[in-house]
Amino acid sequence: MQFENAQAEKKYYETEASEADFIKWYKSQDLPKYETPSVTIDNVMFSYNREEDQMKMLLIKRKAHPFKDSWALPGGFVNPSESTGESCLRETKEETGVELTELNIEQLYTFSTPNRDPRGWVITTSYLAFLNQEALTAGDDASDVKWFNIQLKGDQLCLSADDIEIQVDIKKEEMLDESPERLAFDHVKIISTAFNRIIGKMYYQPRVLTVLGESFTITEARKVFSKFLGVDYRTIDHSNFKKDLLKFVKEVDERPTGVGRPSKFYALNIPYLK
Amino acid sequence: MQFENAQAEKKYYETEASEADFIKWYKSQDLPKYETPSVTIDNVMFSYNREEDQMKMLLIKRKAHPFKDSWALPGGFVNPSESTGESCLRETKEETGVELTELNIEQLYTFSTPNRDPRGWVITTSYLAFLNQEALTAGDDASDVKWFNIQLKGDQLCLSADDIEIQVDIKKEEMLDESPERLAFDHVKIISTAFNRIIGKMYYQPRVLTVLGESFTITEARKVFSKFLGVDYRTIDHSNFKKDLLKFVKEVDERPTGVGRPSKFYALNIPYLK
DNA sequence: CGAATAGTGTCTTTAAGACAATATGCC
DNA sequence: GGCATATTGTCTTAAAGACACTATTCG
Repeated sequence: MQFENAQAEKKYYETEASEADFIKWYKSQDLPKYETPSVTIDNVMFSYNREEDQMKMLLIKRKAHPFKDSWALPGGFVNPSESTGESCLRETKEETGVELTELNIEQLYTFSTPNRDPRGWVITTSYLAFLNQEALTAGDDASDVKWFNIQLKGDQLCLSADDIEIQVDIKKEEMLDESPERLAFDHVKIISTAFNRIIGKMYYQPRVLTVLGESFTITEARKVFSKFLGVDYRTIDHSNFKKDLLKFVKEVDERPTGVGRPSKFYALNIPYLK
Repeated sequence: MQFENAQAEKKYYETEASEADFIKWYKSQDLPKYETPSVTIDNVMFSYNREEDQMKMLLIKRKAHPFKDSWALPGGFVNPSESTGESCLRETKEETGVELTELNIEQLYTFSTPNRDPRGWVITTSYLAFLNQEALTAGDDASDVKWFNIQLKGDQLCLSADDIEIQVDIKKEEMLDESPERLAFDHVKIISTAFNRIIGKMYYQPRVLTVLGESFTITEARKVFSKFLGVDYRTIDHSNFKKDLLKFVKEVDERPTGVGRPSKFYALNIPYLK
């Protein structure tokens, strides 16, 4: 990282000033600034509804230009006092009321193509966020907030809510032309990247399972995995799946009732998510 | 992504203006701006010297405050007309004279902890860059540019050049106290992240092999891998290693002379690096 | 030919996957 | 008991790893 402000700095460092003195001096200067971009975060937020056995992703309908009436990922500006990760946690709280920790989120990728926002220079760092509940505060008046059911068939992702359908090819990173709904900005790319990341990492760092909250059964984990593999969960062999998963979880005692043999409960081993 | 500038925008979108009209109007406004950070890229650049059988990483000695006399990763400001990836390629060219492509680089992580730069708000997106030659233009007068030999023993990374030694624990992401040299900013974290990423991905996306240029032998690939595994390359079984590697490479005809049976040459299959 | 190095083949061990058998709780 | 569901165990198949053998070139 270089941050040479040419003349002024150079003159200064040639004196044998201390670091502290330098900073004090530096901040007192009103140095000519480089042009700087707006920096935002975009959240690819997931939740899982046990009753419906549905994996869901949050999108917001834009009521303002640009991309008026298109669907967009929730997000917002990064504040000078916070890291992008903290920004992601704050936005999630504001948007859904859910308080997450660093274990529930993962930095995805930073998108910075010039003109990705028609209004000007905006760089965004995207995050995966896994909520342990399908919670939602009322959308503000500028937006229409919806949890979309996700369904994968091969490389094709279908997002649906009520009568709305959005279809994406997550390898080509583009929408299928059929769907009348649009995605704003480069959010097709972000969403595609998100799914590819989750699919690629779930067998060695299954952070996606934090959608199941504190504890869960093997079968629930199978169901979550099946959503990203695009298969029925029963095609994932319980016995073999458990062998794999045991590397990442520990048994916790908790045995609720229900039909059939009660299942054991497991919790994720924190160290594997770091 | 939200970019609500409150009143002004709201008033406008309520009219039924087109998107193009909106942008024209928007740019004509001199809207109050949020505070924006400087955005930089930092490069973790690697090269491999066949003669010495040495993997190398580039560091620059800072001659100015802050972190005067510490070693830092090469990098620089992102321009409004370029993505961070393009910025990385440009900086690499400026710093070393080597012209890379997107296949040689990989976005690593975006670091944004407040106060990571004592001068103010600076966010950096870090990149891995694999040069196919140990090239270097003369360092400018503000810097002392050196290729450090890298050596791993377990989690301990040792960077050495001439009589200089820098030791890092790449799991704890901190320097060992012994070494008198310092690393600037949060570059210990960036470097640690870089090694962990390379190690984690080399068996399923061995982009690191682009340090070997257009074509290479199995043994050369073993040598490169061994540097990141912290072992002698002869402990990596040639036969088994080849079985793995064949998934990612194709044979090219080229057979130079030398002692021993001449080895076949291979080139990376581009699709695996995308 | 012998040393050096690369390539190929085989055997063993381990992990992955398919499938069957057993266990538990509710009705 | 019968059904539903979960757990456990076994057998088969495929991948990973260790190791031995063959091939090619140079001096």
